[in-house]
Amino acid sequence: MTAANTPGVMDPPASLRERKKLATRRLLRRAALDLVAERGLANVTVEDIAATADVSPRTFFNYFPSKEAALFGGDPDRAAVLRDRVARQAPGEPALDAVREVMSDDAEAMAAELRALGGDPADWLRRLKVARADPHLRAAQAAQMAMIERAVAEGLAARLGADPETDPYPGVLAAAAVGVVRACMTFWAGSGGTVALGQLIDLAFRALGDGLPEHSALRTSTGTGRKDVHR
Amino acid sequence: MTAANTPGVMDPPASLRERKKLATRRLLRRAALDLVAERGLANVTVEDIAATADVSPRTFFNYFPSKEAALFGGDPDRAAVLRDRVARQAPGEPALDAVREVMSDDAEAMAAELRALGGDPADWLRRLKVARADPHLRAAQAAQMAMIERAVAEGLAARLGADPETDPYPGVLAAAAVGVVRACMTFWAGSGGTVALGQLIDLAFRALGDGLPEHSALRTSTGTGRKDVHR
DNA sequence: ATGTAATCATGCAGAGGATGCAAGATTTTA
DNA sequence: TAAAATCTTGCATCCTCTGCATGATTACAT
Repeated sequence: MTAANTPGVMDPPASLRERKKLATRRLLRRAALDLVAERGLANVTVEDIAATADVSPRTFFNYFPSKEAALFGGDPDRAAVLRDRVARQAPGEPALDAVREVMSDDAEAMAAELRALGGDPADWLRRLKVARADPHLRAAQAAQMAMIERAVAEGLAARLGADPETDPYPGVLAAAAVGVVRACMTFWAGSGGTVALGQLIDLAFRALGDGLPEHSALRTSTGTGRKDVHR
Repeated sequence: MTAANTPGVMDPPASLRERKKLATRRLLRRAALDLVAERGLANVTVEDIAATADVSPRTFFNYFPSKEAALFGGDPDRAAVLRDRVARQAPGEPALDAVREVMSDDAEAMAAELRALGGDPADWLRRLKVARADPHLRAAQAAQMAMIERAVAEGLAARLGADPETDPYPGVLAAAAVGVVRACMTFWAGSGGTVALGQLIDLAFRALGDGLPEHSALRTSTGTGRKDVHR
């Protein structure tokens, strides 16, 4: 897969205005991650984030609808892209495989976005590990994922030709898949980025497809221990 | 299973103070459900809810930490109970079965709590169906479920003797299971309570255990169509 | 190059969510 | 019945988030 058709990896915009917008967007996100990592979400105000990024507090809300969105939120139209990809990815293949491919790409795109912020990604992840226990943070991430889950559910419904109103299957499948991805990302962040996220997600989806075997489902597959997930 | 050891179904407290507290708690919850159902979450303030329940706005926050908690929040110690039950339920059985039993009971307890509010539960569910599309509401429910998912993950880790820091499996299993239950509850609420929630959850877990078959996993099992889920 | 249109940053005002504190009312207990 | 514990309430306060107007910046067409 080349960079041209890799979703989430966007080429630098030619326009000056677009470049500036992307710059302040990353400044704000970086500021938010930095401050939350060292103080915790509750002790960081939007005013703090804006001041660190050298913009007015009002401008912050021109870029993110909420404080939490600066931490977790991706592109505004991310949901629509996911829905369409889930609906059309690899027609003929099992739905679970299609979702796995799309979500795996999406997770990698997220990691790439983090990498684009400039500093050492592992550095943030290590510091965020402290704040990770905050229930409010967990709730915020879950809320963000709810949007994605809805998009995936709609995409699945379209793919399977099902009516979400009368058929619970698309919703159930989407919930399981997105939940698994989120758990993998949480584990990945908790490990400080020392595990291969894509590989972990693949293993988790294999476990899903195999019926969630009793324990050690994420260890076997290739070798003996769970080291096959670590780099 | 008798009422004595059925969690979530608590006997009426003897104390006058406890009875009053439970009464206003239900009054507040009912008021919140009523108002949100007819106006939408964005057009209902805490002041409105408090006024409808005939208490001061400040008192509302003595019962619920947030507006959304009045809609979805259960007992404050619900998470701890779930964690312990998941850890100890049916030792020897597969973890997925244990989670299914615990979550099924929990869902039924939630439905029972709704029934205890006094009016017709199907009535609220029918009206809530309109508000169900609100992204903010979905996010709030996901945030609530994040707490439960964490509790289930901890219970699973204890049950399987796994370390959540180095083993992603408990988190992944909990995310899939809780996500599936939430999807079932959403579908159940969307149907206006016209489907058997416990049966739907059982079917969904069977699909999980069978590896999420390609479509129609929630139809087969017993008969031909998906009618076996409807009452 | 210059004027015009589109877009963006900012300040201001304001509604609403949420918490801490203290005083008064109610229930429990001795 | 008095004291202790607990609950309700009002008040002050901080924070999140939105709408609106204004000036600044960028884009575009002539």
